[in-house]
Amino acid sequence: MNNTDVCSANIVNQQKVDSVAKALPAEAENLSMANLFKALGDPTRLRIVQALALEELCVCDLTALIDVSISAISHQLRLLRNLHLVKFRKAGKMAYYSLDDEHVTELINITREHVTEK
Amino acid sequence: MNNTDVCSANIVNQQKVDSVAKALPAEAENLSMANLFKALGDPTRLRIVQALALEELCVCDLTALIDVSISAISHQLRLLRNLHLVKFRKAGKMAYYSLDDEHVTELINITREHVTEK
DNA sequence: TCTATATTTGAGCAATCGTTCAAATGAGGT
DNA sequence: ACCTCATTTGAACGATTGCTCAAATATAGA
Repeated sequence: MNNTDVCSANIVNQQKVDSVAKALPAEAENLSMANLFKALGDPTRLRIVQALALEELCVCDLTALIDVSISAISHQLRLLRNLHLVKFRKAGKMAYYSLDDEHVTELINITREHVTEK
Repeated sequence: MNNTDVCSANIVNQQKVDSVAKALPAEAENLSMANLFKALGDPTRLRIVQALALEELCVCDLTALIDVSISAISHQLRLLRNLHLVKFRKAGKMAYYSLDDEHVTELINITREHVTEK
């Protein structure tokens, strides 16, 4: 779609738009940020990340903690691994997962405050 | 799906699981948090919120700032309005939108640092 | 080697998402 | 009343998502 012929140029506040455009992150940065938010934007994944922020846990433990199939948990863990939010170590048959990114803890804590106080 | 018959009980670390379960937010809270993250988890919406965090802007201004159709912007604005992240005032034909939630600014700033430093 | 258990993987499916298009609404100007 | 412009809305679409099921790996123990 083309926007150039919409909203007569004199109506848009060009100066404001320019200054905002300069302050906004570039396309790639915007996308990275959105992807991080998106990763936390699913109840199952959010719960996994919060749990792993507290303790190193195996897939089995996570399944006991979140009411969804083992397979579903495993799929989501792979996704979180690919985003480097989560890491794991193998010990025998088990896979122990833990948080690989301390920043998200801060993010989650702020959001929790934000949601509860409203 | 039923998980009770998976992962023999003695393998799961019941004590860890219990303590984590106690610390995790309740279902409803978890869902609210995920919904907030989800709202910011789309490039278009994230850009809108960031722009409005800087300036009050009309739909037209936003369209100039984000390369997507006016209609798409409007749809996303409605969604953000429903989540009370954004508010607007009408002035003649125009609708001026602005941020309705200062907390998200903090959230976004932290995420931006997080993404750029990595 | 055979069996049991923990986890991973891929295919498939219904549901949700983000967008576009076309039409509707609403306010101003003539 | 009519036309124009900014915005909203609803239907429709292709794409993505999150899940389940069934099968595949991988490791430990008998």
